[in-house]
Amino acid sequence: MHAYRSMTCADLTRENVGDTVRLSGWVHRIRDHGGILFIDLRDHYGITQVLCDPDSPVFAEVEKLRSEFCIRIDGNVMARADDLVNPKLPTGEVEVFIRDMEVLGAAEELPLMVFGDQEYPEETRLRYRYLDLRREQMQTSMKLRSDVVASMRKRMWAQDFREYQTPIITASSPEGARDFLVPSRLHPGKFYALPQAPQQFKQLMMVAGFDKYFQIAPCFRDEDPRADRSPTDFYQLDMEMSFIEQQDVFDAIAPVLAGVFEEFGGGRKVDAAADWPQISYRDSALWYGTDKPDMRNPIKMQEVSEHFRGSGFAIFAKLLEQDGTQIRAIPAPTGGSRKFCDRMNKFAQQEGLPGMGYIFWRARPASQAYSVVKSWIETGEADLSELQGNTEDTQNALETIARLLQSGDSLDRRKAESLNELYCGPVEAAGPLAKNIGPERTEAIRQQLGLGVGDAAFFLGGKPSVFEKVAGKARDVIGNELGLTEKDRFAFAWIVDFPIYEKDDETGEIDFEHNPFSMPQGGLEALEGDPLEVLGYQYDLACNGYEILSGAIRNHRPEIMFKAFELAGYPKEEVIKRFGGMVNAFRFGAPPHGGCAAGIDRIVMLLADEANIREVMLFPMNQRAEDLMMGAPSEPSNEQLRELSLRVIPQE
RNA sequence: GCGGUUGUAGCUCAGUUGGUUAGAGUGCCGGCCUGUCACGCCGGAGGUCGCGGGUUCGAGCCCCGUCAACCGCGCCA
Repeated sequence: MHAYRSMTCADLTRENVGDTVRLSGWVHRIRDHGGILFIDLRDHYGITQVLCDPDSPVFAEVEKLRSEFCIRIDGNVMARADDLVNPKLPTGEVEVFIRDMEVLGAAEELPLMVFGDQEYPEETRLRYRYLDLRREQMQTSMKLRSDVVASMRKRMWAQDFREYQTPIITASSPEGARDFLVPSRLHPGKFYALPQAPQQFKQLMMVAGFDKYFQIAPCFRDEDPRADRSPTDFYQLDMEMSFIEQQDVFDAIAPVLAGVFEEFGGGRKVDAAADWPQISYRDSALWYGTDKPDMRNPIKMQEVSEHFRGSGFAIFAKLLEQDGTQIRAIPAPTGGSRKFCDRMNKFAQQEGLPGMGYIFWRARPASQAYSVVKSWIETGEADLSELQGNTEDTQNALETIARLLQSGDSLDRRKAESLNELYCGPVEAAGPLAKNIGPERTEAIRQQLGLGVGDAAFFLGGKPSVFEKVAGKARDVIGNELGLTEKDRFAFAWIVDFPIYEKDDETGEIDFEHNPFSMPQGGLEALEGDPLEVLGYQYDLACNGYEILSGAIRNHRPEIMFKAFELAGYPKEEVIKRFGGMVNAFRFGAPPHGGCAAGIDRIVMLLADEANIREVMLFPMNQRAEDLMMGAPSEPSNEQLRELSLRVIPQE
């Protein structure tokens, strides 16, 4: 018999009754009844109940076992009586009576229980990651991750892409994040860098004529972490292809990703790749307040500046007198209650804004006025004395209507009708904003946004760059709270036409918005005009509010590249110094090419329905980019430093 | 670097208006238990209430500072 096992803890069925088997695994849970002892034995594949009583020669030893001991047992497979079958266990129809037992690895008292679903602080989980990883949820997530990667490989190969490995110790790459540096022993004072992505190598492979490349590539960036961002390192499905245009890249990668989401989405709806909308960066910012919109949320923001210009709402009216300002509305269908509106206003304040104005529309309390005035307009006669308790506004409106009707003009008659709608009609606008700007403007906003009774709209004003991010967040919150955002769905959108350059608000300097190797739309000519107007063949893919892919058609023409860098303040010499390898290559017949890279960690995170990227990584760093389990980073020995000709300057 | 939230037993958490000896569940140790599968029952150990200072007759609770964790901003394809 095999030294450790004849089968796994998931294999036993009724068929095996009577067999003598050998199992190895961990003590998941012990139930000690004095005379009889039940142990759930767990391995990677499943759980089998093993038991023993004083008839077993090893009863005394088995009694000493504790949770998470790693053991090997020999025993007889026995059927369970019908009333003792455990339907929750795939192996629940049988159990194994222990005849022999060997402790393969004893366990001390645990800092973290594998059994059960108690939550633990992340620090504990990361420090004892090997225990955390024994838990069912983690085993499931890591298997999912492995399967996703395998599927990606399979799908890429099926499209005639080949996987190639590129260097890990290399030169600084152009991504724009901080590099991890690796000191060179052979060249004192010089440093390698870990690649932020295989960007330059994959482009060089296109120059080298490989045509279709992909790689499950580790990327290294010295960034501050977020829930959806790993510090230090993460993995991308990196791909590049030659003789293609933007749409060709989409057509190649979209089916791969859609396929992966279909395969591992657990039945959740996946938008068909052919239907993924292409939205310009500019529109995405306007409509969704972000370049990674959650398309499950139907809310689309709109600009409503004109309705506030010169209006009685002084805050917005004044704001609009400044250059570059606008008022934007977030429609909130079904959000029409003061309670909800106040909650959202509070949310905006928490996000650091002074507040978020709102209007909501409700049914006007039953009043006779509407029908009385209606017949008045139609017949020209009415007994207005019946109408009691009119507000001052309504009273004024009635007087205006009377004047309009006197003229007998058909245009005036229509005006009277709309006044009746505004002041007496079934829809009434509420909220401080509506009062300030008056019913006509309020109604115009309602019409533009297509809202009705029971709906609300929120308003943010100022420079879009200042409020856009909060607006986008508010859109998410509104969509979730009102149940407008569809669950159990993966919704995708291509975000295209990114600007190549951005202006630093403080210094006023022009710099690259994305990676500097993208082809500007309009080529060299476009670079002669206003740099901030230049768009690139640059794109992202958003899924459920996460950016899961980013890419570009590359700039393979040296003269365009030098010009592009020049605009961002990098002279030719600097470009040659930093990216000489690639620039040189482009002098020798570079093909047009482009590609993209998809974030594997984020994709798995979405598939596993986790909000934290560390839940789908085996051994992630903590929020301070430390690995407390391995003790990284650590101080080097003096000897190591001497070899590298380095000296550490103590901080403060 | 900045903001928010949290910090009480190994772990998850409760702790009222500031008031005697700080609790529960779980885990751990000991005892009982031959059909459990979140086994059950009895007993026990386990605490610098993150740390430092202040207010007070009295602080887990109030105030100031500080540290740590997470989430976010800055940063970042």
